[in-house]
Amino acid sequence: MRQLSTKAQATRERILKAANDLFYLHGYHATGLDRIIAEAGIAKGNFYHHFRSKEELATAVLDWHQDLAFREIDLEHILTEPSPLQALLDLVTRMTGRMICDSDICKVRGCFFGNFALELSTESEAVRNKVRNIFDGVRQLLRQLIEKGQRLEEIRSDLDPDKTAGMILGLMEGSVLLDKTSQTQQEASNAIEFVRHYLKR
Amino acid sequence: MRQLSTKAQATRERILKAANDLFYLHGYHATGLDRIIAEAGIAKGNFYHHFRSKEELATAVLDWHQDLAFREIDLEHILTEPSPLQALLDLVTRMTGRMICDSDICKVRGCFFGNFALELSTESEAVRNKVRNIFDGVRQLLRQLIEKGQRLEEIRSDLDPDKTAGMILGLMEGSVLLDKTSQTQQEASNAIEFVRHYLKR
DNA sequence: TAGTAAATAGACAGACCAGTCGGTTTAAAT
DNA sequence: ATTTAAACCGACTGGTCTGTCTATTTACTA
Repeated sequence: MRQLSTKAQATRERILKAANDLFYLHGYHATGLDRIIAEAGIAKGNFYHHFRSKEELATAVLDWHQDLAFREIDLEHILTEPSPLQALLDLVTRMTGRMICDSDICKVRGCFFGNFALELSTESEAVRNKVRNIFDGVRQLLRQLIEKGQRLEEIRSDLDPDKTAGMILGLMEGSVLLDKTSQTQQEASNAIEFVRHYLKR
Repeated sequence: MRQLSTKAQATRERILKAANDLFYLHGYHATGLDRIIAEAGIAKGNFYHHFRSKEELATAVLDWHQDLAFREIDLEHILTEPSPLQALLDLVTRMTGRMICDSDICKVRGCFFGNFALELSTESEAVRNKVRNIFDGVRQLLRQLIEKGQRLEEIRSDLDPDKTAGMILGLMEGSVLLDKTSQTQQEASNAIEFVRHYLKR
């Protein structure tokens, strides 16, 4: 079994990076393959050597972006922070913080997964399931932090951890959606304050 | 000044209805003009007699859908319901209830405005502003119901009406997004229960 | 160093895209 | 009944879409 050469890996990485940025800013359908390969600096045939189709690229980009997000959020810190409540608030703050964009045309780019989910979940089961799994992972992480916080008596004990985790995730996604629409960051910061206040016992 | 003839109005209506359904199910970019005019049963030239461009159609469809939504939600009932808390809960229940779809390929189609907002708010300022205004209207309606509920002592008086209204709207949008991704209705119904429990004094 | 497969290139195909245009029908106004 | 503009038709344009194909270069392996 031959391994992917270093150069080929770099090419694949360039494609994923280009697709990630363009999909994030303009959406999936509004981004043509020609723009992606131009941004990546490769030819058409080379793209189809690395990916079978645009849809396969989409799912690969979702994985790629998930890795990036976990690194940027510093999952290690979230899991080792001694205060579960603080860990949870750090998590939601960093997650919503990732929605900002320094582009000229767009200050708030929204949640990468939320954007993808809404645009493609009726068209591609593969994309829909991948996003669902990603959301499920975040939801479970939130749930575990809530349970831990309840055990340590930092978080109100009368809350259902699973439902509360889903509520927080939903609130984050919705706040980011509203902020993308208004191009402000008002709802997201309100949401963080709300969560902080709501969980505290 | 000539009025739009009855027949022309009916044609315009057929275009809007077709575009509404196709945009809702497949999204804006995934829906070609050819499919819209085929569904509406008209020719290309006729479409461009009624609309200047696809983008103008998009904004017109947003208005059209807003009218439809207000009728389906029965805004009259919301505004006359004597209990503001009940009115608010009816409002969020009916709004989230509109996300269901009887199509074979899609059980949960999400929020029309949220879908549009995420797909087009970086590309079309006209669309973004229209959706923002629609969200603002709902937010203000929620705020007024909360204020009224506080005055009648149905709703907790320690809540900031405006921030709470934004939180509820964000939670609804996010829950519907998550439900579209998982093709269930779990988050939306949890959200309604949460709001009911949270507002009650 | 010869052989082999991965990696890259870019012309091309065929479908579809939004939008245009000249011509025809319809219907209201005079 | 004649005029006139709205309403409508559908072929067509230029461009873009995803994806294919053959050819060439690169790099690892034996």
